[in-house]
Amino acid sequence: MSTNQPKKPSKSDRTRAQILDAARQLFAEHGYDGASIRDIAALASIDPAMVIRYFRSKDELFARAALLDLQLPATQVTDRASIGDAIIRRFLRTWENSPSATGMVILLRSAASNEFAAEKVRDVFATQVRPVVAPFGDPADAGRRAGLVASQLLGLATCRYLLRLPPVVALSHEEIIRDVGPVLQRYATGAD
Amino acid sequence: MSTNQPKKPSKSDRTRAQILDAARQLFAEHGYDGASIRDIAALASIDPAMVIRYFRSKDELFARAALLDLQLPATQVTDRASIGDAIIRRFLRTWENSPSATGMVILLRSAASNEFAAEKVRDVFATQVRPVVAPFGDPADAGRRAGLVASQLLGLATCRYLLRLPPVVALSHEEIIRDVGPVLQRYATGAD
DNA sequence: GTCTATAATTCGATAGAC
DNA sequence: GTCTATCGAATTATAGAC
Repeated sequence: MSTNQPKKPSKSDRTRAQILDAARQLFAEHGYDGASIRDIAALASIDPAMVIRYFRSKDELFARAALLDLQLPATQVTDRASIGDAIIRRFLRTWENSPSATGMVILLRSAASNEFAAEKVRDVFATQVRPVVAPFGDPADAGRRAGLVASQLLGLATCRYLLRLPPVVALSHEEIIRDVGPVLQRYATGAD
Repeated sequence: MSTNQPKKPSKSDRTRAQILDAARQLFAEHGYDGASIRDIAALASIDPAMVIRYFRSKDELFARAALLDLQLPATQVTDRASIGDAIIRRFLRTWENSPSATGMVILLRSAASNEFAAEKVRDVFATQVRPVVAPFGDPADAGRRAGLVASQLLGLATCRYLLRLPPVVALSHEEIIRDVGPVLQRYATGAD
């Protein structure tokens, strides 16, 4: 019991978790530029200097905050007839359950004016939606089909979680599944 | 011919137009926070102090830059069978022809982390898409139908003009009209 | 009208006492 | 580990010379 236990119970590095929580909240609300280290420190009730001490820079803190818990499990590929339904259900589960939801909001909000975040969004959709959509239509068409799926998913996310357009916020899960599912089905399979 | 002609030919207030052009370009590229008055002045090849002299503040400059030429004429309402097609064609005309296109990109990019811009986007879609969509389905459903249309349109704009997702950028006008038009038709009319 | 100079903030990051 | 104090750079905006 001298120095390291395999399972650190909780040292004063609970501070680290507090900083990360505060950062995730403020990055999600105001984006990368809008959230200052001072604001984050104030929300975490610690000194601004500690933020730099625990994380080397604001960039590193942002990367940790945005990428934490963002490793989304792949959509369960069932059969061709229900791929649209499966995608939209997975979307709702990802975006409406923390902590993945917070990470996605952070990324999408910051992507508008931060190239690092924008590149990460492109990467997420290249690794998450394209492989899911690819097997269900003409392989030569995979890019177009995945792009259309992404446009609808990102549009829904933008309206519902970023801009908070009232009629889109008001949609129930059932309505979204019923209305958007068939569209994704059409886009994913390339049916005309 | 002493002071004012009804039609000012062009005084040194061509400077004003230069500032506005530079502001629109940089706001569109980097958003409100990312574009500084110094950068705008440098691009316009004038002194930063002149920017404040011509426009009272950065906020006022942004408002001018973002709202200029944003008064979109209403979509021509033809008949119920072609409303989806009409909306997507109007969308492409608006977003791919300056100067309206620049104004929309400025607004959408800044809306992610600027509440003024976000409110303006909500306002644009409340006055532009809702009235167009409303007459073509159950009036009690107008909010939901307009919200779904907005989600697809904003998603397409986000992927194509902001994030520049390669497969979405690659889509031709014909492909967009063919693929997205029927989806908007379905959303706008509420057909299941 | 255009510019220099600068005020007044705010930012990220560092140094060093305790 | 935590803090005070501060640096250096960037920002918006103003005052005043020419």
